[in-house]
Amino acid sequence: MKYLTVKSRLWVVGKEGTFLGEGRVALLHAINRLGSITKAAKSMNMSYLKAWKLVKSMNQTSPKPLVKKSSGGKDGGGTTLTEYGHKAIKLFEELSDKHNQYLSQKFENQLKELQNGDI
Amino acid sequence: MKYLTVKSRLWVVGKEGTFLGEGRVALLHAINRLGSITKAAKSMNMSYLKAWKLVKSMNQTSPKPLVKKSSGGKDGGGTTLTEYGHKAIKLFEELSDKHNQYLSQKFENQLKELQNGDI
DNA sequence: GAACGTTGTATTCTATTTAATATAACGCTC
DNA sequence: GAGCGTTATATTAAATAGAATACAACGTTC
Repeated sequence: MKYLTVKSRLWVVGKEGTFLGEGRVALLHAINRLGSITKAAKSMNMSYLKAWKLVKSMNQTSPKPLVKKSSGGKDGGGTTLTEYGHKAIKLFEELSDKHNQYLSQKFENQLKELQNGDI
Repeated sequence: MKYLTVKSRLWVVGKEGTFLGEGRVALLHAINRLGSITKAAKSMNMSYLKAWKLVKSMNQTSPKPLVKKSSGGKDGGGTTLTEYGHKAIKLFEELSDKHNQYLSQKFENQLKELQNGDI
């Protein structure tokens, strides 16, 4: 019976702190789907303030803007992903998938020894 | 100029929560070096309570005891690592090293694209 | 120019986490 | 059995993080 597993979190940092991580990418997805930071935050049960700070942080660290924001206008404004934003998401998810594959196949055998007390 | 890097944290979980992580292994090292939870905690600027809870948590999740504790006696007692504790540390650090090597060689090229805005 | 829903920002309140303090129990030494 | 330094545990204080609230600014629509 297997009960020990390896877990890991992966994130990308720039010189001013975290750039992309699992939560940040989830937020970008929600913004893309819903068209505004407000709606995206609600959909994730996150405060607008927190979401807004995350977006600000990402844009400050990013070499190119990830989103395009506007206030005022037709429906009050909104936020959409730039082309670069879409590609950053895609790349992060590729990294993340590869990483998970690596973890599961790499460490399973060694953990077995540990959990059975064989060593 | 390179400024985007990947970071990651790795930890081992059992069915009752975290078993081993970077901080826990550092604590085990300090206990091994200094012979007591009290001294180990001080050396890491950690409260005794926190260190004690970490040790308790590790022992609960571990298939075999990682440490041997005694109170009273010659020097008041102390805590030392079991043979299994030593080996668990070693295994975790092997996992961790391999993992770091993997990260640095695997993701460098892809991050270059991202940070230069090439995509 | 009034209404709308958004972004942007400050402030206050609450909850959670972490640290500090105190005290009992242990068992060897003297 | 008094003294020692440790483990073990409860209680309280402080610090940090997070949520809630409020409101100005924006620019299209009508």
